[in-house]
This record gives sequence, structure tokens and C-alpha cells, in this order.
Amino acid sequence: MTNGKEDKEITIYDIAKRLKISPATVSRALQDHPRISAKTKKKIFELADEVGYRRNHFAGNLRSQKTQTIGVIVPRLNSHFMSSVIAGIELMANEHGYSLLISQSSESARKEADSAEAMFNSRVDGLMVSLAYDTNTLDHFDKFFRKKTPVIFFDRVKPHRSATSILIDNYQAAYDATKHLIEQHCKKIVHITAPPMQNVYKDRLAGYRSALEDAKIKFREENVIVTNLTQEAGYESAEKILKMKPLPDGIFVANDSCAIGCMIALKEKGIRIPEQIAFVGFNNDPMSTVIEPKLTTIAYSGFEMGEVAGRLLVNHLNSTSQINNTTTIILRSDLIVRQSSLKSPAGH
Amino acid sequence: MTNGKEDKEITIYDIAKRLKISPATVSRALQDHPRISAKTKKKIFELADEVGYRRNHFAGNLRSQKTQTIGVIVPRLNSHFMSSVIAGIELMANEHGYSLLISQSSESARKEADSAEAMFNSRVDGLMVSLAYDTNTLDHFDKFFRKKTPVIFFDRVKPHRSATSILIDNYQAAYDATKHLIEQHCKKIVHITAPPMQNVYKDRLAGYRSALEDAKIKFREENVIVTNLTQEAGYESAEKILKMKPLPDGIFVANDSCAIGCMIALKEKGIRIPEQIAFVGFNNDPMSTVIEPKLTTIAYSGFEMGEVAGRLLVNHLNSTSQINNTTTIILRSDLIVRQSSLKSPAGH
DNA sequence: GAAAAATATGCAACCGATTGCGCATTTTTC
DNA sequence: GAAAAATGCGCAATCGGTTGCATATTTTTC
Repeated sequence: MTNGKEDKEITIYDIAKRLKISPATVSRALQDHPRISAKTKKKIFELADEVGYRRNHFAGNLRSQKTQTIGVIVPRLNSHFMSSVIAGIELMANEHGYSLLISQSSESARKEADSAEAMFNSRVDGLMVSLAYDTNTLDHFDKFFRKKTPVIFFDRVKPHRSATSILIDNYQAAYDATKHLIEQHCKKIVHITAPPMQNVYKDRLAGYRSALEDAKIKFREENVIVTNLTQEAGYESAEKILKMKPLPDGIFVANDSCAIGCMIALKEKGIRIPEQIAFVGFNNDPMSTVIEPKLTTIAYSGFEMGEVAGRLLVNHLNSTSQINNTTTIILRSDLIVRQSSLKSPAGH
Repeated sequence: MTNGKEDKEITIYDIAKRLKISPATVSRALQDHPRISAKTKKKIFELADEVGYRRNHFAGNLRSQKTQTIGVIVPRLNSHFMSSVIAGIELMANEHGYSLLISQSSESARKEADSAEAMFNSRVDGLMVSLAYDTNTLDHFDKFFRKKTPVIFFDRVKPHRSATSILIDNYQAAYDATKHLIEQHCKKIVHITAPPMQNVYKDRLAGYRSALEDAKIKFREENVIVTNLTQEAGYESAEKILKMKPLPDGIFVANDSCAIGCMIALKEKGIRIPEQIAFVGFNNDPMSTVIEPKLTTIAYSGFEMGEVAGRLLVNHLNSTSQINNTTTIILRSDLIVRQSSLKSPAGH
């Protein structure tokens, strides 16, 4: 069959024996330790290469008590935004020799806690989390904080003195989105969002409110619809909207899929968008360019967020930088104007 | 601060000492070894629980030469289908104590080989792969085959005597899709697909062709448009279509996003869908219900595919079943008829 | 050219769980 | 009641790198 050599794993002991030196020297050489002479290193690297030596992570990690693994917990894996974030994290992690342990909470705080427990037991070197819908305490991460394992929250975050957060300025983004609707002469703007338990929804609500007030439009509780932001929820919200008198002339939704569900329902009822009701979403999901009219939305890159989070964690773990110096990182977001919000003829 | 106990990791030695028994007994008890008495086990479990013992994977894996890790390589992470598959795999893997090492090839055979190499070096217990666009050899998996590490291909597969494949019947699905268009009285049906290097595209092309021939419609090379199946490619393909004389009256696209790109472009040119041109896509992407008219498509569950693949691998690794007995698993797929293909008034 | 400093390598004890083998104790067998 | 079988547990080696400390060798210093 095969060579025979290829079947047995090569260890540093094999290399040491062949070169008549000690395993310690081989180990150090492989780590590019300064105390090993260039000549010896060369010999070792060449032989290692020749015989196809592969470091055994388990032996090394056992000794060094590092796992070279990063845990990632997200609400769900199969959303465009989240899978982009993960792609970004993966890129950074892979580049620096870290592996990813990925788990989803399915928007449940309990499963999030379970995942955290599992991650803890797997002794991940660092943890990245985007919180579930109904997470209202960070107690399940206490173990990590106590052990000084770095934890990074992204997008859906909660402030904590031992953790770093990466997110966009949700307040400002929502302010801009709402202001844009106002500039399109909307007078009655509805906001569809999730329960304001998570920062993202609380801040978006606040931004919406401020924009209204700055334009001397009174904020009204009854113009805020709280849902779970799924596409179905959007569809159902349309009913509530149709019952409003007068009908709103603008709707700002805290996420695109929900906005799209709502638009579809309203269109079925014969509402013209944007003429009767203008729409702004949030996230720049690929779907936002498929719906008709195309959806105005807030764009921010999940991939970039993943990269930033990944880089931050990796740098900290390799201690080129201390994570503690940073508690919050704000990434850029942009309002992308499309037809769904353009009442004025400016929109070519 | 904290208890003090919580800071140091508990090992089986600690438990052994406290109970005045040997670590071997503790180890065996924790594995529910039959030779340890129920009484002893009980004591051990209780203490382990009390002091918060966590098994050290590294020590165990080092000894047992198992990593309890499954490698996953996908073309890209941020597609609805792929992230669903991964969600399915994650579920199964997690349930059985396996971790996932995830990596993306970005549709490049070279990066796929790199990832495979990395997975091999991480000594994954098993590997799941959906092949990149331009992968035309499985040589980069030889190492796994030689080492008898199980490899499962899913969706985008290539037959190999040492690997198992999980996929749908692409031929039949494409046949059904095309037949459906024919039943809608389409006479000239265009097929947009990717280069037929991968099974999925080859089989879909064959199904399309057979359906035509069975309906006594001549298959014409010039009615097949080869692209990379992105949404942009669909958009661009519309140009080619508009130049055809006569215009086709039906288009079967090998994936939804490309179909949608094409539909958007055609709509912009004033083509009426489905009246002038009927559309059928493939994958049942969430976008397919957002486009107008809603897209008829082939539905199959990525989540389920992930679950099946995960279960198969896990069972094999736990040797409750041998994977070698199975070389191919075909999952169910369904034609979902929506407005985009309904020329006849039968549509609801 | 001897002492001091710098460089290069080795020894051996870890890290924590697993497991073949052996011994001791208890139970079964006839 | 002695031999055989079953049960319960411990000893000690093992998996493969890592690293503090010691030792050996070379280079520098004056």
C-alpha cells in the first residue's frame, strides 16, 4: 500500500533520535526558541518537513494549558448577518492558528447558558457571543470572567466591566433612518422592533424617538409595535398597521426580514409603497434588494464585525495588546437609500 | 474574591485523594466502567459534581488518540443553505459530544486543499465536505482515506470508494422542474447553470435534457447558459436571454439567487413573468418568496442534510454502525410551485 | 590565558486521563 | 469446603510536547 512511514505519526522523539539530539531541543527549535542555534534549527526543520511531522495539539495544549480554540455563540447560524460574522471570525482565527468552536443558542437564554457551559468545559481560550433575545443577565459567563478568559460581545451586547463589546451606533443609525423618513415628509412614523431588552433594540428605539422629537413630532407609545422581528411577525404586524387611523406614512423596522414580511402583507392589501407608506429596514440583508420596491436600510458589514472581533481576541491572546484597555468598539454603519422610502421625486 | 477552590482545576487525582482511592478507579467510574461497584461510582460522581470536576479533553484525547472533533469544509459559510446544513451538523455533533472545526474554501480548490491539510493536522476524527466549484480531484483527501478517517461529502459530491455521499436526486429534481415548465406549455426552455464539473450541475443538466427529450422537445446546446450562478451572473444572463430569437418562454435556473437576479433584470426590461417567461429555481432560498412573482423552486432541507450527515458520522465514530456499508444517501426534494411558473390559470 | 559572559543543548519532571495486567476479595459451583 | 469464576480495585506505564534548571561549549573581555 503506502510507504509505512506515513501511517505512524512522527513525534519530536523520532526527530530527536534521528538527529541524535534531545527532544527538548527539537521542541524549542520548532518554536523558534532563540537559544537554539540556526544550524540546529535548520536541520530540525528540514527533517521535520521531510518526514511530515505534525505537532500534536493535545500533548502541547495539555502541557501549556492553552486550547488554541475560540468559542462562538450566536443566536442562530443561518442568518445572513451571523454567517457573515462567522466567516469573518473564521478568517482571522484560521490565520493565527486558532480553531472555532461554534454553537447556537436558538435565541434562548437557557441554551445560551448551556452552550457557555459546554464552551467552558472545552476550555476555550476566548469567547465571542452575540446574545439571545431573552438574555437578561450575564451570570452564565461569570465563570469566564472569574477565570479571566476574555469574552467579547458583538452586535447584541450587554455592558460588563470584564468584557469588550463590538457593535455599531444603533442610536445614530436609527436616528438617521428616522430622520430620512421625516425628510421624505413622513408625519406619522411607526417603529417595529423587538422587546427593548437588548441594546440593539433599545438604542434603535431611542434613536427613532430622538429624531422625532428633534423634528417636533410627538413620540407616541402606540406607534411602536413590538414583535419578534421574524418575517412572519412582519406579515402579522401589517394587520395592526392597517387598523391605525390615520394610516402611518412611514415605517422604520429594526430588521430587514421583518420589514419585508410587512411590506409583502401591505402590498397584498393594496397599499402602495412608498407613496402611501415609506419603509426603512435594518441590516442590508440580500433580500432587501429583491423586494419591490427595494428596501432602504442600514448597512453594516457582518464580515467586518467578525474580522474586528477575531483580530481583537487573537491579539489579546497572543498578548500583543491587552483587551482590557478597550471596552467598546463602534463600527461604521450607513444608511442606504433605495426606492422603498423615496416619496420625493429626487430618487431618479 | 472567590472560593479559591474554583480557581484551580480539579483533576481525577484530587478526587482520588479525597476519596482515598486510586485515580484509575476514578477514571473508570467516570466512564461507567462495569468493573467498578455502584457504591464507589456513586461516591465518585457525587464528589465530582460537588467540586465541579471537568474532564480535561486534552489529557484524554492525548491518551486515546481521538480528538472528538469533526471537520467541516464548505464553499462558503454565508449562504442560507450552507449555514442551515451547519446548523444541522452542529445539533447532531453537540448532542454526541463532538465539536466542530469549520472552514470555508471560498469556492477555491486550492483553499479547499489547504483547509483539508489544516483539518488533517488537527487530527479531526471525521470530515464533512461540500466541494468547491473548481475541485476536480479528490487527491487532497488521500491522507484521510489512507488513515481511514471517515469522509462524508454532502450536496456537492464526487464519488469515491472510500467516502460516503449525501445528496438529493438532482437528476430527478431537474427533470420534475423542467417537466413542470413543459406542462405549463413552455416550448423553449432555457437552462442557466454552472460549469457541469460538479455532480449537482451535471445531474441537473441531464434531468433538464431528459425531460425535454421525453416531451419530444429537441435539446439545444445554445439554450444552456453557463455562469457562476451568483445573483449578478443572473442579472447579466438576462442580456443573453433578451438577444435570443425567439425569446424563451421558460427558464430553469440551477439556483435561486441566480434566478432572482435574472428575473429582476428581465422585469426591468419589461418582460412579464410568468406570462412571457416562466421561471423555476433551485434551493428554496428564503428570497424565493420575496421576489415577485414568487419563485417556483426545488426545496430540500439543508438542516436535514446536516443532521443526516452528522448522525451518520457520529454513529460511525461511535461504531454503532459502519459507514462503509453506505456509499450514497439520497434525501428527499420537492418541487414547490409558486406564481413564477404558473402560466395556466390553475394557480390557486 | 584565565575569568566572565554568552550561547547551545540536555535532563527530567511535568500536564491529566487511560488501560493492560495483576492481586485481592467475594461469590458461585459441585 | 476447596476449586473455579466473578467482581473490585490499584500499579505503573503511556500519550507527545513543554520548560525550569543544570551543564557543556564557545566567545568575549582585560
